[in-house]
Amino acid sequence: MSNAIEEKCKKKGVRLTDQRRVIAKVMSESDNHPDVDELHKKVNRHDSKISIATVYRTVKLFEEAGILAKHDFKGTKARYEETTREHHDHLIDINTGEIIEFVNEDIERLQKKVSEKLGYKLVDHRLELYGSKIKK
Amino acid sequence: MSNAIEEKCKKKGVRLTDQRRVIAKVMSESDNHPDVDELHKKVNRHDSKISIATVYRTVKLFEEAGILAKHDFKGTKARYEETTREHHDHLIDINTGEIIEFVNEDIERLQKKVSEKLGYKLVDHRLELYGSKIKK
DNA sequence: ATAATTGCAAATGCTTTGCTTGTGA
DNA sequence: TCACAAGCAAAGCATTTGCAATTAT
Repeated sequence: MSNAIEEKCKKKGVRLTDQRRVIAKVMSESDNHPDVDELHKKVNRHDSKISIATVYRTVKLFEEAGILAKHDFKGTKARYEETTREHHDHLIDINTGEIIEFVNEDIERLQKKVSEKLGYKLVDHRLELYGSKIKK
Repeated sequence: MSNAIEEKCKKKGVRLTDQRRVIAKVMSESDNHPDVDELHKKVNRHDSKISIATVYRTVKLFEEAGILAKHDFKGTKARYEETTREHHDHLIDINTGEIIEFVNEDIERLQKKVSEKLGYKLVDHRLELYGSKIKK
């Protein structure tokens, strides 16, 4: 249903095409973090003519427009997610590959502090936790 | 001079060859975090016959033996460093590419706490800070 | 109208691998 | 001796790109 990404494209002046609309729709509706191949497969259910090259190009375009975020988690190919309101980091289940988002202000603050102590202005960061589910 | 890695190989029962000795030596003496190509070039100054395939194989072997650590920082190829005594994370200078190591126990502790709160046992993690030098 | 976008296939860049010859313990 | 390692070139994978045809505005 929702196609929040298409709206963002309009807002940012990103030219829309049929293919981009489909890709936007699929990404808007996906809750997990698909890789390009998974995305391409889903997109092809709507329009089997859309090539993987277009998916690559679009995903990169959206990323440069700040609409999608790319993640290179350990041992997997690049994954994409819609850029959300608030910044968050990820915990990856090493057994299932499931990705859990979390926010921790204390860690954010400490990262900034560490950077400054080293004489740097923090511009970007990457924090990934890899864990296995605790069975109760 | 030093060849700490060769010692580690002996300790861990990793078979030594001329090529591996050279690679071990170069890595032992390098303070920065070389990528495979840089490493191969340095290695070739000692022995120009050593192929890049061997460098790839050796670096992977050492990594599996816990002697080297591999890092995939954003936007660069894989880099290697000798596994050191204590765990540390990295701050990458986005202008020069320089890599600064740091340790922060508070962050470590918080990561564990976050994982547990989410129902996971923390197995591994990745923390990278990207910053630009503050000019004074 | 026309600058941008697509699909296709070929090219890329990094890394791995099959195979034959060479070698460490 | 002989299982393992090295060198070479070919293959693999994810991603990018040149080009001719198509499309959005």
